[in-house]
Amino acid sequence: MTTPAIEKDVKDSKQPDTKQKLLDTASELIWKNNYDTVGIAEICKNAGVTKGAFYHHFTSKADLFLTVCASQCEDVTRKMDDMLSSRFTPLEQLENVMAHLLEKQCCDGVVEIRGCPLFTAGSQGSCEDQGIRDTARDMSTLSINHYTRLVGNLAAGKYLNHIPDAEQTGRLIHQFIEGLWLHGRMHQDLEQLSIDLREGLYRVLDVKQRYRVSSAGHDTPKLASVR
Amino acid sequence: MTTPAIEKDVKDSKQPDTKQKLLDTASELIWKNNYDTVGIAEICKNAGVTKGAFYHHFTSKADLFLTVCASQCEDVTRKMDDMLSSRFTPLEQLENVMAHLLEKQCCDGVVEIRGCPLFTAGSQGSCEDQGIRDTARDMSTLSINHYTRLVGNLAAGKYLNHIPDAEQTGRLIHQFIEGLWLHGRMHQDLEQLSIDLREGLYRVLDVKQRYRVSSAGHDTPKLASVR
DNA sequence: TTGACAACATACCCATCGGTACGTACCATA
DNA sequence: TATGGTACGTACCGATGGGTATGTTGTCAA
Repeated sequence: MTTPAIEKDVKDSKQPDTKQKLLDTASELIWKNNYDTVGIAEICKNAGVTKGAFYHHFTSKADLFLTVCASQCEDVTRKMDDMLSSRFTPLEQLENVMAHLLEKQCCDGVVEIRGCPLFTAGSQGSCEDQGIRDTARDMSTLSINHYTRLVGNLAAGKYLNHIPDAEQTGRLIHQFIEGLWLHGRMHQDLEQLSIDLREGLYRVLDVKQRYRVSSAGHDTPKLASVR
Repeated sequence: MTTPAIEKDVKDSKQPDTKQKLLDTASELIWKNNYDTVGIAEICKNAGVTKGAFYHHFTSKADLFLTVCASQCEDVTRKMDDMLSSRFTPLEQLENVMAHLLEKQCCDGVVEIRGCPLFTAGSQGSCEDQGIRDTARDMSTLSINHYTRLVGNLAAGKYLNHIPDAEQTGRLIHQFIEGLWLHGRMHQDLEQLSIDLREGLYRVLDVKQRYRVSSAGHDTPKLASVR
């Protein structure tokens, strides 16, 4: 384990450079738009590479998308595991999720509501490719599972008025958030998005009144710092 | 004003025939998919006309879409005015809306969850064309206005636990329904869609418990017949 | 009868799409 | 030094997109 360390460094800095850049760029672009509208040429141009490089690393556009999705799933699951860990109270977990959802909506200082950070894949439902649609469905299911966990934690902590069907509630949350982001992307009003997110979640979850926090004022309540 | 009556009949039966067929077909196709994915050739083929006919009646694809949207807006507004009229109690109005939302999701006997009957335009947000996006935004605003009216009626009738911000609540309903339909289109489970719709609306609206109806059993509760 | 115009149909244009063929620079190993 | 594989770059392909140019037909007023 003396030279391999260096060899690995060389590998990390050379081989995955282009591929990773393509993945990042694709993720960014597909996030803001969707699978259909984003073209390979556009991805390559933004990544600063050519088509030859692209098709050296990926067999097709679908291959790229699936790779991006897999990576996204890992990231989100890791992030969620962290945010929903027992280190936090269920209420803090809820705040974590809200903060994370709003976190990445400003880039370069300017407000720009892009895709939902936790699986924007729903917008890909219109795609013709069956494989893409299947993956999008799987991602939405995964997303719902995460939300379901949060619901379970909140219910166990007696933060909710009624004992909910956790899975259904998780589904409702997922649906609401997807619709919220769809709306947010159209109207580009981060403050309203923030307020609606909090209010909507409170209502769908039916959080007890005394645990609710007014949304006025603190747009991105960084109650707990997750990193 | 003697012959004009006949002349108008002739006009109605001849002139708008092709144009109307194009509008109907486009509405149907865009409903199931979206502005970007549906092509003019596809629309023409399904309508049984040629491109020449298309560009005789419409100046561009965007022109067609805008015309379809205008027509949709009129239809929905008329329908909503009917469903939310004082002939019905607010609770019946809510049932009307739910029933209408679910009504058109089965065609030819087979279940097929398509676009949201009340403005599926949200899915068009990814489009590049500024005019299209503006129209989609206007439609979502109109949709929210309708829901806001419903919220106001329910609040006035003391059916809700808390006096809500009607406009915000209308917005939350719109967002939830859009997300619900996005999810429904992916999973094609009408029964779950129906259950989630009812439960979600109850929660977002915060309907008093005694006015809630179990969703088990009656999928499309035709409480009031609107026609 | 004739001109004019609406209502189409046919053929075509060009840009873009995802994808491929092929050439090349670079490196490691034999 | 020769060889082979990796990692690209360049040029191109067929299909499809929205859109256009031009021909044809029917109708109706003059």
